[in-house]
Amino acid sequence: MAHPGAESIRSDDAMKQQPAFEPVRPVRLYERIVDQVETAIASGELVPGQRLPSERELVVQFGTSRATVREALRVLESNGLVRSRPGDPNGPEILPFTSGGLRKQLHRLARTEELTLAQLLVSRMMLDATANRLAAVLRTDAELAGMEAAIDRMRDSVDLGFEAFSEADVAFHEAVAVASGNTMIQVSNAVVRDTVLSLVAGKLAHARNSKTLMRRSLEHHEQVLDAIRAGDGPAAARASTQSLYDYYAGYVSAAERRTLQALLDG
Amino acid sequence: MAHPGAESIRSDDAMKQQPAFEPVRPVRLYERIVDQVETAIASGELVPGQRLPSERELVVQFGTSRATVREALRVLESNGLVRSRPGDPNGPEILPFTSGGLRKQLHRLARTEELTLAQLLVSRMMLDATANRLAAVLRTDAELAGMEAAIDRMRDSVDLGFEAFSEADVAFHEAVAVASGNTMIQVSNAVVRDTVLSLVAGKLAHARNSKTLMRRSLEHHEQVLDAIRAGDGPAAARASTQSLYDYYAGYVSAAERRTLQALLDG
DNA sequence: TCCAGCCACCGGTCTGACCAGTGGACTTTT
DNA sequence: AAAAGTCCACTGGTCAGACCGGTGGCTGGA
Repeated sequence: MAHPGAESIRSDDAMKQQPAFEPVRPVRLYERIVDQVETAIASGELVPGQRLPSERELVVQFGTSRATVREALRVLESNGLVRSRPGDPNGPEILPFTSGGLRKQLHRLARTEELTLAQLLVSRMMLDATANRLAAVLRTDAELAGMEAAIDRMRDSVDLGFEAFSEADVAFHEAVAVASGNTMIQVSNAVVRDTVLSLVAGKLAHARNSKTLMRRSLEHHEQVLDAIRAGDGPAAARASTQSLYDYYAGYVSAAERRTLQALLDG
Repeated sequence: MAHPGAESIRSDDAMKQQPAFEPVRPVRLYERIVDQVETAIASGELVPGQRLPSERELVVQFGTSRATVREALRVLESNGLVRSRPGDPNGPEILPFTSGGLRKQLHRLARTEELTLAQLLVSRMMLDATANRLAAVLRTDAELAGMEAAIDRMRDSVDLGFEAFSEADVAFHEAVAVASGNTMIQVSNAVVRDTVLSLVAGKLAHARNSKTLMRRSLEHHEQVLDAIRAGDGPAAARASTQSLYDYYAGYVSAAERRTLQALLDG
């Protein structure tokens, strides 16, 4: 069984009485620096746009060597908290929060775990359905116009080839995700979509009947858009789920297809 | 509008013809090392449990100084990909995937209001609904028994206090997530659940009517289990969504509550 | 065969150095 | 006085070499 992320803490054998000791990990110096800076940022003591002292100044403040300070900065940088630029006399910059880190980790999850295409499709259907459901209720007029524009581009792209069509398709789904107002859904959906596309890359483009596929997909998307325009969340969700199923179901086994079908009905 | 993670690539002003230049960021040496190792891990060339050469050996292979190699290792380490232990003659170890990084990023976003409780609840309702829907169809008898055991523990815990109840509650949801057969949903759900709990920590436990809450939650969970046992996915999804709504809706604003309600109907 | 001790090697940290680039201060020009 | 150009202190990126405490495979003795 592979259940990552499900760490069990208590050992279930005989624990006498008092102990409950925790394993102690050696704490490296650079980790303490990272902790201090992270805490300062989390508490608002350091605010995006603000600058950290220069590395050499930090060396003095933390009382370590520059190598140690730099290791800490590299970690903070890779976590998207700060950015260093060579030559900048103002020192490293505190960055505003972005979902970039989330995206990176999700991407790793999607790549590292043995995620089958079917599993990814389930995720995609789930995310898209929810995004549509929310977008139908929450979308602004501007966002609706953006979706309409994307669909227009899809319509124009049917004769331009799969590449352009797919791009407009992605733009539509992205617009819906944004309109859902949910960062988690938006980021997850983007990651999963990317991964799915990379898995079926080529297959769709070289399908014999690709123009037919595109036309049918376009119809489905128009249904979705209509439902969103009408504010009918459940209908939008239903249509989008059906659309994804029709588009991709051919690429999974019969058994997996049955799993996908479980998500279809209302 | 705050939609981080939605980077626009094309500038929409007059681009003459050919260019389409991309901004070039200076690539530090340590980043290239990180890339190489990440790629090797992603491609399966490096497998969890396997060891990296020692730092001094990497210095030779990459043709850089030890400081540079170490910065790369610190980044990889902070991303949960490898672990170095001083004195270990086998070198840094390639780690199996964990959800720790995901959890960290989610917590960070939640702390900075980039991800509100309402948004997390939407995600949770979505994930749980889908997990239940799938579990109703895919669950094995053993998995069903596990769910029943968890519910029994919940029932026994009503009088034992919130802590124990919550633990059994988590166990039930985890069992459902496992039964869904979808790693993505399982991990995401665990992480989101964890974050939600940390946000409402204490509030639930100290609620005046906590025993009433627990009893109602128990009823909801029994409904969910019944639906799963009956193989009725949609009903299980509906019941679980309603359960989460009832449990948490009191902690979000009226406007946000309306968003959550959009997920309730069939 | 098994155990204790050794020692080569590991990672963590430090010191000190060099380089190309940045951007504010300063000077010159308009 | 404002704008343009120049300069240079200081920055981050990288390197070389060193020391330390600790680890674990190897080896020799019981």
